[in-house]
Amino acid sequence: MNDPIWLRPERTGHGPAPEYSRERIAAAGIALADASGLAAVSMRKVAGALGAGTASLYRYVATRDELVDLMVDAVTGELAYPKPVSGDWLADALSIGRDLRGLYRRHPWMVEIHPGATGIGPNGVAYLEQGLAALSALDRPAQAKLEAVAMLSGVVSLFARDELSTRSSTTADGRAATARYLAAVVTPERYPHLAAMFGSAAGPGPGADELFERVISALLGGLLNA
Amino acid sequence: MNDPIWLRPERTGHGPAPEYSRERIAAAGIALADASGLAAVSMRKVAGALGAGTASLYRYVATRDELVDLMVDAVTGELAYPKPVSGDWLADALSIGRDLRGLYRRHPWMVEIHPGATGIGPNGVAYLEQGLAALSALDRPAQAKLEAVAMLSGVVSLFARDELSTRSSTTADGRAATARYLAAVVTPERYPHLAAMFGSAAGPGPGADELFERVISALLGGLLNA
DNA sequence: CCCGACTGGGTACGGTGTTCGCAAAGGAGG
DNA sequence: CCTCCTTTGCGAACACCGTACCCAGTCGGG
Repeated sequence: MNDPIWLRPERTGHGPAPEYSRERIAAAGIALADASGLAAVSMRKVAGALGAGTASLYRYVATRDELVDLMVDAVTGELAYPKPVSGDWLADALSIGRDLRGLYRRHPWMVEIHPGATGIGPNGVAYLEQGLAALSALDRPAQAKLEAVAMLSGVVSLFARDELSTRSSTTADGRAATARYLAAVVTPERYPHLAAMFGSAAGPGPGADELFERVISALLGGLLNA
Repeated sequence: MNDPIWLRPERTGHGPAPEYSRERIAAAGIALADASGLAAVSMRKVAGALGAGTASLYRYVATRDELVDLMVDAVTGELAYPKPVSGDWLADALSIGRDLRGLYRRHPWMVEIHPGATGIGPNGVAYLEQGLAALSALDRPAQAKLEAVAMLSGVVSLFARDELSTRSSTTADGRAATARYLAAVVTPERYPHLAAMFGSAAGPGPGADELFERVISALLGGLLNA
C-alpha cells in the first residue's frame, strides 16, 4: 500500500535541513556489508558509523529492508548504464553478465539478496533497460526478453555464489565439516559415482571464465531459441 | 572445527532417554516454515510447537542453522533417491529437475536457503549421487558433471523463486509498490524498450513448463557440450 | 514574525539466538 | 541392589535486533 522509497521525495522543503542523506546512509551500509556481510548491517551499526542516533535513520528510511534496497540500487549504479550496444546481441548480453559478475565480486553480500523480494530502484530500471536494449534486435516477444534478462542475472548470481563458497574464509569451517562428513560416508558401495569423483584428480578444468561464457551462451540460446 | 551434526551420534547410551528427536524437531520446524516462512522458525516457536522448553532444543542441535540443515535434509528426503536411471541422460536430468521443482512448490521456504552455505546431509548426498548417476553415461570429467548438477539445482531454484514472487501474497505489497514506481518513471523517451514492453500485451507465452524444460536442456547442453 | 512541520535522538518494547547452572533421571559398573 | 556420573529438561539471563513513541530544538513559508 505504501509508496516505495523511490516515490517518496527525500526532502519536502519544510523544517531544518537534514544532517544525513539516503546516499550517505547507503554508503555506510555498503561499507559495513562489504567488510562483514549483510548481517552486519544493523540499524544501530549503520547509525553508529555515521555518528547518528539509531532512531534518526528512520527519518530517511521506513524500514531496514528499504535500507537494503538503497544499498542494492547504489551498487547497481556502479554498472553505469546505459552503455552503447554493439548489435551482436550475444556479445552484448555476455558483456552485461561479465559486468554483473564483477559487481558480485566487489560486493559479495549481494548473493544474500533475494531478487524479486527486493524493490527495484532507478539503477535497477537502467539495468533492465540495458538488458532489453542488448536483445532489441531479436524478433521475440518482449516478455521472453525480460525473462532472458532475469535468467541471465540469476545464473550470474549462481556463479557468484559458487565462486564465493569455494573461496570465502567465512565458510571454510562449514566446508571442512562437510568434507569430513563426506569422507566418512561416501563409500564405493553406497555411492559409486561420488566415490569415483573423489578418486579422480581435481584437474584445473576448462577455466571458470570459459565455463561462464559457455553456460550463458547456451542458456540464452535455449531461451531465445536462436 | 566442530563436527557437523551428521557425524555426531544422536544418542550415546548414557543418561535418561531423550524426550524428543532430531526428526521430530525437524518436522516441527518444517511445519512452521511451510505455514509462515523460514523467519517463523525460531527456537522458541519450534520448542513451543513441541511443548518443550526453548533451551532444551540445544540438547539436539548446536545452533539454529543446524536446525535448518536438519529441515533441508528432511525435505530432500522426500525425493526418495536413489531411483532407477533410464539411460537417456537428458531425460533423467530433466526428471530430477521436475522432482526438485515439486519440492520447492511443497516447501516454498526452500528458496530462502543459501546453497553452499548450508551443510549437506545424507539425503543431500543421495541427491548428488542421483545426479551423477543420471550423467554417468557421458564421457566427461567427474568435476564437470558435478558442476552440471549444481547448475541444474540452481536454475531450478531460480524458477521456483520466480514462480513464487509472481504468485505469493506475502510479496503482493512490494509488487504493487514496484509497479507504481515503474508506471511513474518508465517513459518512452528514457526507457524505450521497457516502455514498449508495457505497451505490448502480456500474452500467455509458451507455458512455464515448456520453458523450464527448454532452459534446462539448453543449459546442460552448454555445460556438457553434447 | 511566528506557527507548524520537520529533524535528531533517548528510551522502551517485544522479539531473537545462545549460555549457564541446576534439579532430576536413569543406564553402567561394582 | 546401589551408587555414580553422564545426560536431559529447562528457567533465567545476556546481548543483540528492528521498530514505535515522544520530546526538544530548528528552521521555512504564509
